[in-house]
Amino acid sequence: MKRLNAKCKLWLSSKNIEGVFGDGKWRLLEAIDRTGSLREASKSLQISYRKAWGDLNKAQDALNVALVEKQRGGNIGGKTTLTSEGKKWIEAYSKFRADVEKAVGKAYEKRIEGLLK
Amino acid sequence: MKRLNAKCKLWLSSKNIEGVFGDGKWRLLEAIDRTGSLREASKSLQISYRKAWGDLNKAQDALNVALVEKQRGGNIGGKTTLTSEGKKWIEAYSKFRADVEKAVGKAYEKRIEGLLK
DNA sequence: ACTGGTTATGCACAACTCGACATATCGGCT
DNA sequence: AGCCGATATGTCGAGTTGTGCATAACCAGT
Repeated sequence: MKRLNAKCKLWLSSKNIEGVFGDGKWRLLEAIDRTGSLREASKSLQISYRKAWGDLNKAQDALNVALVEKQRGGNIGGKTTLTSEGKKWIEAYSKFRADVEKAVGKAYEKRIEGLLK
Repeated sequence: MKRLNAKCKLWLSSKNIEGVFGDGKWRLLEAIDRTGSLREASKSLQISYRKAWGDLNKAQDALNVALVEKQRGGNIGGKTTLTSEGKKWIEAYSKFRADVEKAVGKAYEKRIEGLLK
């Protein structure tokens, strides 16, 4: 029997909308924080700007929170920066995710590993 | 801010193959145990026989374990029953899943709920 | 004004998944 | 030998999701 590993895709949903927030959007926020730009963030994550833009809006609409402040035009073209709410979400989700990852690892050791002789 | 809930898609992967075992295949095994037939199992889960059959084979191939014993022909056409290994997997995965679900709930309360004023 | 880089947004296209359909095969019973 | 219902498997089409391309709007600086 081969060696396995447990994976877990985590996300939050509201009553009406699936995938309000999850790993992808979390990484996106982090990348925005790091780069100061939605375009640069999408590049660094190797996803299309189109998707990054859509994801960000979806999260904001669904959560009804301003996670970022976007600015068009100007000498540098524009920028996107996190709001304090956005930073809180990164922080909270990061811990949430870490808690779950840890639990998954433990549960795997406890429940599954025994089956793999 | 709206009420959210945390979701978690769990699965096991081997080095080469994604999705070796997960909720879908777990439910499939349970349904097979309950019905004694792959066809009936697929019906009760409202998935196509085609998919059920493919999933089952994929799991067995990837785990390199006989989870079920299939029998073609005969007066009742055929049947599919779990092996003792199959039963062990149901049991183990069920507990694994429950552990993780519980942890997700706790982590959600601890890390996320505070953000939702 | 003009420029350059970014945000904003629609649309057509490719990849992937899954379901529906079509057949073929199998093997106790009658 | 023929039947019947389940397993076995390929194939085509629909729905979903993300990418790529095109284009517009924006605006501090030169």
